[in-house]
Amino acid sequence: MRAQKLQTEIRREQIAQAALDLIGTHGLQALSIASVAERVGLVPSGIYRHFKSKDDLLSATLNLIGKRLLNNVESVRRETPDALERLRVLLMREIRLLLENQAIPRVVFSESIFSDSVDRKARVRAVITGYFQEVEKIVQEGQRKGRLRADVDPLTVVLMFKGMVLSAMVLWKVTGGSVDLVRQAEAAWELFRAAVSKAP
Amino acid sequence: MRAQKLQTEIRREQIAQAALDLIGTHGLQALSIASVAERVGLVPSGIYRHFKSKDDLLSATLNLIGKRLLNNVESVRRETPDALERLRVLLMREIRLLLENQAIPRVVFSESIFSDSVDRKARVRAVITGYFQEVEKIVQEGQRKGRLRADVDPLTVVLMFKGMVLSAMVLWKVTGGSVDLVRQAEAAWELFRAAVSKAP
DNA sequence: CTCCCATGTGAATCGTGATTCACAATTCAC
DNA sequence: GTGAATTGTGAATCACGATTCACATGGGAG
Repeated sequence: MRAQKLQTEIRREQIAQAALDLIGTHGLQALSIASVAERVGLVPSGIYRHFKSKDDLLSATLNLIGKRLLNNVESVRRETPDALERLRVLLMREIRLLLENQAIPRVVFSESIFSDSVDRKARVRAVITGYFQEVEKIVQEGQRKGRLRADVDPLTVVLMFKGMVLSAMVLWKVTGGSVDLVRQAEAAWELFRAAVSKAP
Repeated sequence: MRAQKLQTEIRREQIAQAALDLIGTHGLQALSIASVAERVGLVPSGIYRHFKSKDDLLSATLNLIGKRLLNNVESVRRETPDALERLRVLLMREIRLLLENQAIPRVVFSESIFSDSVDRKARVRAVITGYFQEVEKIVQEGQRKGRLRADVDPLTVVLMFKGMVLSAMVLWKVTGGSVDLVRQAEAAWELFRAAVSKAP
């Protein structure tokens, strides 16, 4: 059975998405050109019509991730002007994003994707630091407007914030998904809020 | 040049340690039987005198990690009876442990080691949950003795605690080590303490 | 309608890394 | 000191996965 012919732009997106899905379900190790090809209904060599190499494909996948993360922050920023509320919504949305795309933590933590090409290593950094900085901006604004404690380094607040998400993910992975992440996040949020919000 | 003949118990430990080091410096992906062999001064096939397979070796490495993590908690527990102080010391010691053994986060987060054999997957879980539970015990004791807020789920406190370490590690990796982790940890600790300690 | 180019296919190549095996050297019990 | 067991070696073997290539085909421009 021959696969339908598609324009390379469409195929590229389709293939990158397939890779993302596969990483999410089976992990980065298990990601082979063959598996990706099968998922989009192509033959392995067909992938090379659209990507120069596996490395190239991974870069595209990484871009996809970066786009989604930043989308998240941006939309939260649009939804509410209040820093505390922004963070709360962001937390919940992030938990959801990571649950749906388990590939994200895998890629971010994977040292394979991290150490392979110098180029991609730099891009991983760019994606993550970019994301950190966006959150940091929210914190800074909140401090300026007197909504958050101003006597702490914004970066520290960001770390604490990301920490909630990260450790929740670890717990999730380790328990095989038998924790109610949303509930945990809500509980953690209360602690976080107590720590960083401006005492009235 | 022929390698000195050593008893298999000694070799096993030596080899597992070499693997741990290599994972720390070059990542799990780069870990080959050949590289481990070279590091201990053996020839690749020599490894198989002491381990049934690469998988077997990874399991041993994992055990090493588990032992070190638990050691950490235990010694902290012996050093001071105060929950808050225990957590503070544990935080600092953990940062140091992870800095020295970068292999630990790599192994813990790696889905390769995670998804390969069912057996090892279970052991990873055991190691991590075991560790979580130890910290959780400390928190519970602190709550009982009125040192920590008792109106929060201990697990939530643990997650927050681990979160500090995790996100600090991410920052560290991403910035290529150009942050003062200890200083960040201290700052984060202040926030954490504010959130969880019992209001007088 | 037809030609050309982009896209898809299947077979072959190629390197890598784990694993095995027959043989060598070393150690230890006796 | 000698022999068996243990440990180390080097040369295969083996599987797997990425990549290439010559060929097939479909779809759109003219």
